[in-house]
Amino acid sequence: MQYWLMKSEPDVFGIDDLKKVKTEPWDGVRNYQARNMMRDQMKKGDKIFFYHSNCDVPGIVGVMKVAKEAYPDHTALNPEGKYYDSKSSEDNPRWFMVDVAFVKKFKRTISLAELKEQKALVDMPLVRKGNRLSIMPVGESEWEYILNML
DNA sequence: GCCAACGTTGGC
DNA sequence: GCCAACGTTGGC
Repeated sequence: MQYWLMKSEPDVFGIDDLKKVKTEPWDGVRNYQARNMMRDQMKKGDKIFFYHSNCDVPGIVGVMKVAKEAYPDHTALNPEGKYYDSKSSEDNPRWFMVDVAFVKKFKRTISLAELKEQKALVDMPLVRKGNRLSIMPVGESEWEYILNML
């Protein structure tokens, strides 16, 4: 079992949206590092922190899990869509996605500011300056530590 | 293969 | 809205 963190802008798709729909294809990832993690490492049942970015209080808001392992992100094939990539094709898909399922929403947001204060978490890419990775692995000890902050 | 220009992310 | 950090693109 591995642990992850995935970012999303709540204005676009937040934890409440996921709670409503239960499962959701995590489409639109257009970063190779993030793609590789989804395609090569994420396994069904892996747990994921849901992180809200670009909002009033950025931070971790809940937990989800991998419901379906990586498959081609078809939004790359739609010329009308905002995730279109002309270099991707049906035969040779460039981008992949996983399906995620809602697990729980925390009673409160564990804010980025709070996470940054934790000495135990200084090695997390999340709290490092300039980090732009939208999907990142979380160590088991970090996972437990963060849950204990609730 | 280098690197400048440009676009995007995301905190503040 | 600003801007730092970083990834991607494209000329050479």
